[in-house]
Amino acid sequence: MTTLGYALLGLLAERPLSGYDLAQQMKTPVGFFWHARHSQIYPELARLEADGMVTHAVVEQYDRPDKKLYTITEAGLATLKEWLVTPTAITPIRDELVLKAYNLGLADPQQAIALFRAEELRHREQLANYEVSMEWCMQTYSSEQFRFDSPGYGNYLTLRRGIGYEREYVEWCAWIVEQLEEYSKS
Amino acid sequence: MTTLGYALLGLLAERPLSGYDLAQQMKTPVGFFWHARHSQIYPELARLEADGMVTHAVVEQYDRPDKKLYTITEAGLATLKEWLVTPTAITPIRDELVLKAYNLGLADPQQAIALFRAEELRHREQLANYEVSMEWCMQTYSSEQFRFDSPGYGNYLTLRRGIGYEREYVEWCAWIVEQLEEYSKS
DNA sequence: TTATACTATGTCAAGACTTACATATGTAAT
DNA sequence: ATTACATATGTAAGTCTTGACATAGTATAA
Repeated sequence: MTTLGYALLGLLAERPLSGYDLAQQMKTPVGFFWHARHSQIYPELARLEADGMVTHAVVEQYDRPDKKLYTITEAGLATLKEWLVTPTAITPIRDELVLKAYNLGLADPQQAIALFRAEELRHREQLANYEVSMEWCMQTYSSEQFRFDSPGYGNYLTLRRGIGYEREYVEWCAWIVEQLEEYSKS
Repeated sequence: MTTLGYALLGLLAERPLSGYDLAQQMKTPVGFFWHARHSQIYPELARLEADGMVTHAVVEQYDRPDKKLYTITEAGLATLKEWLVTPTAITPIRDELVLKAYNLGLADPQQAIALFRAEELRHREQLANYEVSMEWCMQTYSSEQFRFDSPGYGNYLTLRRGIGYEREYVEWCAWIVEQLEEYSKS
């Protein structure tokens, strides 16, 4: 089982989805922490089915092309639950911008400022997106009791992480821009 | 040019290093944001040399095996500087733990608590490491003026990012544990 | 009717990355 | 002596991932 396999099982644990649906999910908060293209998803679904983790049924549609709806099996759910509480191997971070920051002394200050201002803006926008989603998430569940076993709670936990991550990222970019401005003045 | 290529050029821009040295650097703050094994580094150095980005000289050593010292060329430095201020393609994040959080409602609360407590501890330790490095970094440069063109400033910028990242990560884990505890009490 | 876009499913080649294999020198401890 | 460890440099097999190629049904608007 690959991590992508678990990611797909996790999404299918909520409700049956097609490969196309799963690819769309990659644009939502979940996907922001584990992205995959459809070219990786379709083969992975085939593998999951071969391993008995999911089954599929062809659904005929009249307003659009037919699709294969994938459903998680008992075995798939058991495998997912087991993985869920297994100690995670450290996932190494890869961030090209930090790499650029490392050698920023070699760059032209004005260009460096432009770069980090642009990055700050990008992450500010992503942060705003998350905050809107979070708002929407809270309103949906404001009346009922909203707990770990509620559907959509996973999104809430994920969003909280995304917001924290982006908030910190924005601050870091702004901090670098500040220093670059001071440096280029002197 | 791959990102790893730029990462190696970035390290070589400070001083000549061997492939082994570069692999060791991957354990320092820089490496935390772009890791690579020696099996990837050696071929990449060969590629960089073929592209005229670096040259190497064999250095004989009597207390240990001989080594190849790689030095960045003018062309390499120019390429690095150009890359430095080029808009970065978003680097997608991959974090298995966030994926697990997404489906945490399916897990046994006690096991989930244990998992996130362990993760919190791990990131708390990483945070402490960074803070020690930062302390060391600040002391080294406390007397002189410490600016973008100072050697070691890149480490400072990188460390600041690492500290922010880990601090936020620890908070997120603690927040999840808190909620899990409340949930399992009820 | 033509173009554009969205839905839907796949394959393939190339590159990135990991794990394991492979070799060799020198130091320090048992 | 032998073992273990750090230094030092590589290769090879296999997996993960991306980007491009490929096909096809339906809807909407110009």
